[in-house]
Amino acid sequence: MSELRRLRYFLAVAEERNFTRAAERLHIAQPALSRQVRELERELGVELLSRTTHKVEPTEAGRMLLERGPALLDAADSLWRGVRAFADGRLGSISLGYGMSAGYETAPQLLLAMSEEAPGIEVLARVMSFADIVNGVAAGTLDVGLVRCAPPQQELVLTLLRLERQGVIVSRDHPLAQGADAVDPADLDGLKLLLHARDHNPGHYDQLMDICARAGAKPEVLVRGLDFDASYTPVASGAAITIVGETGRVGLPAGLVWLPLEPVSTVEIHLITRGQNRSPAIERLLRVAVETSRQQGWLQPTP
Amino acid sequence: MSELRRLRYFLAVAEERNFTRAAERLHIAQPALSRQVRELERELGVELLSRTTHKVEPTEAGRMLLERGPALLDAADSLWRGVRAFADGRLGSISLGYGMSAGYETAPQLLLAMSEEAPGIEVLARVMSFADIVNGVAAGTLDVGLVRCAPPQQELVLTLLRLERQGVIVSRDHPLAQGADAVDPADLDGLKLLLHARDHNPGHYDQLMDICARAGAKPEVLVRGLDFDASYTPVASGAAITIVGETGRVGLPAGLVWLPLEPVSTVEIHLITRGQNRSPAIERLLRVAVETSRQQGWLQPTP
DNA sequence: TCGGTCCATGCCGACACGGCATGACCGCCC
DNA sequence: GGGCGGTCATGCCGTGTCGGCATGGACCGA
Repeated sequence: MSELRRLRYFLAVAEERNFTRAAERLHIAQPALSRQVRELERELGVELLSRTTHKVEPTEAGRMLLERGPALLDAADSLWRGVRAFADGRLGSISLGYGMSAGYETAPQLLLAMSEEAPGIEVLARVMSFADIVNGVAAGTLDVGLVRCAPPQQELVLTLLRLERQGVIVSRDHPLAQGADAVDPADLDGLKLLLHARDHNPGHYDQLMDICARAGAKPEVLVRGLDFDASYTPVASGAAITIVGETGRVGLPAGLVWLPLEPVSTVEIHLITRGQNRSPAIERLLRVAVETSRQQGWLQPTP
Repeated sequence: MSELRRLRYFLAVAEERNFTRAAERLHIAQPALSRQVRELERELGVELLSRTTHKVEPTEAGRMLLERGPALLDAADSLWRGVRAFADGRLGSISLGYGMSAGYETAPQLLLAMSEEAPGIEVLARVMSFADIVNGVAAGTLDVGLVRCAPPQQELVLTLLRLERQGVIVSRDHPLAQGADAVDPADLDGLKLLLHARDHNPGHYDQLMDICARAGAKPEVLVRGLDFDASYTPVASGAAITIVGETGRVGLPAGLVWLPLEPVSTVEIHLITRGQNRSPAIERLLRVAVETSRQQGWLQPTP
């Protein structure tokens, strides 16, 4: 029944043309080998080796097996190795969802690190809404999510990736921008603050409001749409300000400046995954992500 | 250790997505199947199936095995079938040596029959000298020989294929050809008889001489070279005669006639093979040859 | 002719495999 | 909501296969 082992045995004998040497090579005793080859012949109903006491030669059928057998063993080997590659996360496929804003700088760096550290893992990254990410991961249709202020949901595992220092974006002409390198949250009191609707990501909304509240500030919230750049206009005109992470400072339109909040306020960016059914590839991504975070100093928000 | 069986088991479960049904399909009990799949996972160090009590789904590694596994099983199957094909003589390769004269009609008909009856068997047929055929078969460098008057050698197995009626070739002007449909061997007394050197095939030489001797005739032997047609000239000129089988009557040069010996004299044409190490393909050829001989009436020399 | 080499056989212990009975868990239906 | 059916896992046991050791038997070369 154990065809492959017997094939291996036969090949050893056919190559060595000698049972005794082949047995040594296989680390079994010669009688055992002798019997296994006989058994293979019996199963196939074929004489594979023509043996005399001093000469062992493959028959025609034996020669065929000798030619084609190694390919079969190799194919089997390759299959086992392939499976093992999936097992230890060298091979695989992962779907990753990231928010338009949360992932804008973080996701590309993570993907880059993955392509270097685990080139066998295909990461299918898509921009998705916060709700779709959270629901997708929970439902199993998405493997990993990259979000700000992940919800403390039962079955979700959070991996802290980045502490993102928050700051305000204001028009260069705005009073807050006059001669200051930073902004005290307390100074936001009464200002018009442009934020995403709370429904979009309640945790994020609440945390930003909390930063203000702790400083005793009560800004007036204006809801903006999901599209980021197009909604800058109230900010550009000086009528409002907005709070974004430090990754939002690059590529600002002329006339706008990003000023860090002082004292330092941060927002957490997490990778979220399911607790169950995590493939080795996902584990691998988490390890790579944590390492990338460490190397980039993403947990030390003050530059 | 029995990797292929376990692979088969796993594939059944992965396809059915259900251990119980897969077990039925495999004709084993469900617990046995359950354990074998577990064991496969343990050996590979991989979780292949994610099971809950009511759902069985392949993991990523399992899906890979599910995709590539069947090909491996097919490859193994094809290999076993190929070997078996050699075993029962549906596939194979045979080297056959035949004498220039002995095989001139017989060998092509035998090859034709083989290509119809056993198309998977490649017959490598070559014209060889009598000595090379006999020695080659005995030494194992040749599988089958087709010869006249095979030597009664120890390890050679003779398969009588044909009783070839003998006759004389004479010039149309020769006295023997005047008004006779046949020739009595007694009439050969004193004539010049053109034959191959005795060394070439002693059995054949002796048998022809014996035919004459039994009739009380003592012809004068002229030795001719191996090349047949070119040596016809002494016969064509009427200076000599020669004795050949009936297969030599076709394609005679104009001016020559073949007259059968009367009473009937025959020479045996045999297939010669080794007694040992006969591959199934060789056995097959022998069977086909015997059948062809029967169909062609090769053992009834008088038409 | 004798010793060395090599393959085959007999016998035995270990273990892998499969069967049966049963347990644990979950979804479904009354 | 509780019982029931379906599903997979586990425990236990008999059997067959595999490998090891000792030995037999055949052949080759000195």
